[in-house]
Amino acid sequence: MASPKVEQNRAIKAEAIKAEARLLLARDGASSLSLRAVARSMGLASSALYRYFESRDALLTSLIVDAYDDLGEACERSVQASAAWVPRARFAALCGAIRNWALAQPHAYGLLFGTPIPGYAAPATTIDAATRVPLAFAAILHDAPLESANDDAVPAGTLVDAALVAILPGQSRATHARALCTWSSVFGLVSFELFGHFVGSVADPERFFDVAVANLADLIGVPR
Amino acid sequence: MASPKVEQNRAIKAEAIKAEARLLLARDGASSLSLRAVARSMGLASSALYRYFESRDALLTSLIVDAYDDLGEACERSVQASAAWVPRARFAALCGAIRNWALAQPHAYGLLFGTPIPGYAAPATTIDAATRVPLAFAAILHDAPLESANDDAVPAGTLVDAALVAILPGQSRATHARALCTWSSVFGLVSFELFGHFVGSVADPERFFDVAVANLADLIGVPR
DNA sequence: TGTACATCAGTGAACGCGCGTTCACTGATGTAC
DNA sequence: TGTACATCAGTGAACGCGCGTTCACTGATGTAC
Repeated sequence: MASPKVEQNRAIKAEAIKAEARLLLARDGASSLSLRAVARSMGLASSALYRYFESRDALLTSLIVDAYDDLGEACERSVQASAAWVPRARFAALCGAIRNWALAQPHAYGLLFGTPIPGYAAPATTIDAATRVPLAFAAILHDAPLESANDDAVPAGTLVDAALVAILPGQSRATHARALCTWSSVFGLVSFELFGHFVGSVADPERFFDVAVANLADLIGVPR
Repeated sequence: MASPKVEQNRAIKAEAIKAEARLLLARDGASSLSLRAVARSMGLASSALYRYFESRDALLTSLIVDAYDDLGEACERSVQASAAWVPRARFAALCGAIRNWALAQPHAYGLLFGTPIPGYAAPATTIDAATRVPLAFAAILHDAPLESANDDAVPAGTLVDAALVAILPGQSRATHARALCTWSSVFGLVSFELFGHFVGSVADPERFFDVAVANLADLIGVPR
């Protein structure tokens, strides 16, 4: 029966721990993030953290949720800031927001979109936070008069229609498929840049990204 | 002054070690791959491996090179097997070959295209092996009459033109940019499927992949 | 074909490290009267 | 406002583990005569 004040202190302290963990994550990456390292860098005994997090996995999960939320917020800010723009510019801005977020915290990006951590299974808790990015995309596409796509090319049963209708209502199955393809392509671009696969072929990553995003806008049929 | 016979034995043993390491990689993933684990599973003392690999990183590097080569070979086989097909079908086959390879050995895929291993820098040795995949793409696109793209959209200095001309000669800057975008998009699709980001929205990953690949063929302008 | 010897392959103990987690504990903090 | 006490936050030692790497060593193997 924890009292309100105690609960509040706990929450504040847990936040401080997460903040420290985020710092270490940003500096050293996810795989070398340990409870002991966090405790050490806060001047605490490692056992003290167990008062706030059940295990290392619990801390990791909360970092993942935070990262998804942070990225989601960045996306939502971009969507709101571009409310008056033409769809193509909004799309480019959103993609740029994702790229900027990734460049600013590459290790957090890797935590979300890189190799899954072995032995760690993301619990359902993360889903809500993870959905904010696709929802931001949907918000832009929702009002844009997308070029029509041929539904025949997408057999029934390919997609989870209910989920996609909820996110991107009023669009055909083919458009849903294109949206998914485009969505993953944006992360393909960012991952390749961040993980070094464009070294030797792209000279100016930012400009290239802009060009590539324009290509992807064509792909999903955002009007010029 | 190692004698030929000794050298040969060394090479055979080194191969056996790599084979065992590949097995462990496939089973447990890259981050839990240790020299000790490999030695243990071969019934050797861990110190014995140092006769064949200078360090853990050296073993890892050779696994990476092998994985790139393996994927590269799979791609080249696809390119050769589809020699008589129309470009669109060849493109789809190549993408499918990449996806199949990734599904068959997800941990190796993660090693190549997932989060870079912290503290590990891939040496230049890996570059040749890594180039085989883009070269396979180029082999298909080389003969295909790609729809022309507008060069004005790609400012000079965006790409490393020399490298791209070497891989995909006779094509415009805009096509080079499109090719890079498409290339990374294919891996974006595969990564999203493998790393679980399509869970909840894609019901039949294989069929979806085919649809998405058709979209990407449009993107780079492979004629229908 | 047989023997002597240099080189090789592999051993096993050891070093020092960091990790997650548990546990009995000591002060400090907040609460109830 | 003061005191008694329950709950709390944090300690530090310990357990058992796995890791990369080194080193002096012992048999086995291949070679040269």
